[in-house]
Amino acid sequence: MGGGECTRDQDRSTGGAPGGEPPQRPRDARETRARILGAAGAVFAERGYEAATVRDIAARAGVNQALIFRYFGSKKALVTEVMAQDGKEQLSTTPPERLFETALRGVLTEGGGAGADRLLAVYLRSIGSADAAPETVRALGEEYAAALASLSEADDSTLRAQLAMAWLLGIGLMRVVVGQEPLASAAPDAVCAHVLTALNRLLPVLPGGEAGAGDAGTEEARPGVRS
Amino acid sequence: MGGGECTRDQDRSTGGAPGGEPPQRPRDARETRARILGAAGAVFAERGYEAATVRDIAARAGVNQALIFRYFGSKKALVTEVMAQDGKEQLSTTPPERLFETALRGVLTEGGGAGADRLLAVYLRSIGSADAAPETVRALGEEYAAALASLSEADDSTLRAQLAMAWLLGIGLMRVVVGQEPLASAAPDAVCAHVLTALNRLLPVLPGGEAGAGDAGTEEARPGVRS
DNA sequence: ATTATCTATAGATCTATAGATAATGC
DNA sequence: ATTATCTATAGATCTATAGATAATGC
Repeated sequence: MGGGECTRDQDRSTGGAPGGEPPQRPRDARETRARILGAAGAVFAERGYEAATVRDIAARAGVNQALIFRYFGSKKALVTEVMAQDGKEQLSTTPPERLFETALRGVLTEGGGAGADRLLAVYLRSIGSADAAPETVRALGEEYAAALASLSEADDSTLRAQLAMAWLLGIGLMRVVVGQEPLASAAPDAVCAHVLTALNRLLPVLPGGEAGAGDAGTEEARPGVRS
Repeated sequence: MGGGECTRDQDRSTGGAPGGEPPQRPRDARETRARILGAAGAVFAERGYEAATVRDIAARAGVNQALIFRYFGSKKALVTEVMAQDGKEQLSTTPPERLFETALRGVLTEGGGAGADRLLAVYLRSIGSADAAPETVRALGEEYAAALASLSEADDSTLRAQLAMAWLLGIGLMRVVVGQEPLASAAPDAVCAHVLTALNRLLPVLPGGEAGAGDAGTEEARPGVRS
């Protein structure tokens, strides 16, 4: 039957100088909840929904595994909250006309691990998992597409917007998840320039649209906006 | 103390007319192996690497679950063989200049479930799984990109080719895995036209490149080659 | 006799829960 | 007294293997 073998749930700082940081934090439900949410975002982004275990998340948050269920109910509810939070943050803080390039640069710079790019990593690594809140994922994607589509007047503007977002996802897939070279370590500006130039025909309203006004230069694309 | 509870591994045709097809096939190692491989491709494509269980695969193949390990050694080896087989098939039967559009149309038409589009479904649904033969996945992707890049003379032709493939993957993701509307049920010709037109600036050698030779019409893109 | 197939189960997870313990607030 | 946290484990998988059984080929 089930073997109880909990060696350690939190490391309690047995590392460098003894007595460095207090391993016993004051009890605070709100902070614990926040710690779990933060750790969950990181672990889900690194490993994807299925491979990330609640024990991993608890260990990174420095809390007991049972607290995850106390505060969130289930693993699925946890990932749903992570994605919804990160998504709403980006959607509310970024104006539609900058949404695409901001998201693209988020994928390209990576590393930082802020809220927004983390969302995409979670999304990408969890997309194959049937349990990973597919409705949340779809709803979020539709909100992004709707924001982008609001910029265009073409009658198939939503389709165009979704195609642009599909490219974003695909680039993230190749770069972050698969790590395919040379794309994985290509200069963000170079990738951004290629993509915005090509998309100029699909969504002329995006920045970078004024690139080749007179001559449709395939080679000369300006290196995008430096963030 | 695992519970042995094998109810039924193969259905043995208890369905319509009694004695329809012989439930007891003649023993044939090669055919059994082939049946497993076919069933594995289908189940991996439907559910992805992690969610697909060897029992599912055995049930669909109509064989005992233990035979999978006898013939392939491990689940990982099985998915590796599925992907490698499907990939080599497409790479060897499709000339480089038709590779992109063929793959794109494969994603867009779906349903058929032939060898090539199945590969992409397996790829997409399994990409988040660390165990799902990441080396095979990467190697296969690099072969595709190399084939595409051989068409271009730009010094960053491989990067351009990978960006094009990234779009392909992203469209597959949105359409096949996420099922986002309106992209999921958009007409293949319309999607194909948008994509090939936009990519005209990135990889001018692709078909559809001659679209807007004089005027760069954003709206009028010819509906691609009908397969 | 050889080899394909099946039975039974080991062994290793993982999510989730019930109930005990210990820190807080009054 | 209340509430945050921890212990222990139920219950449900899943991959993989060892060894038994039954169909083939000589």
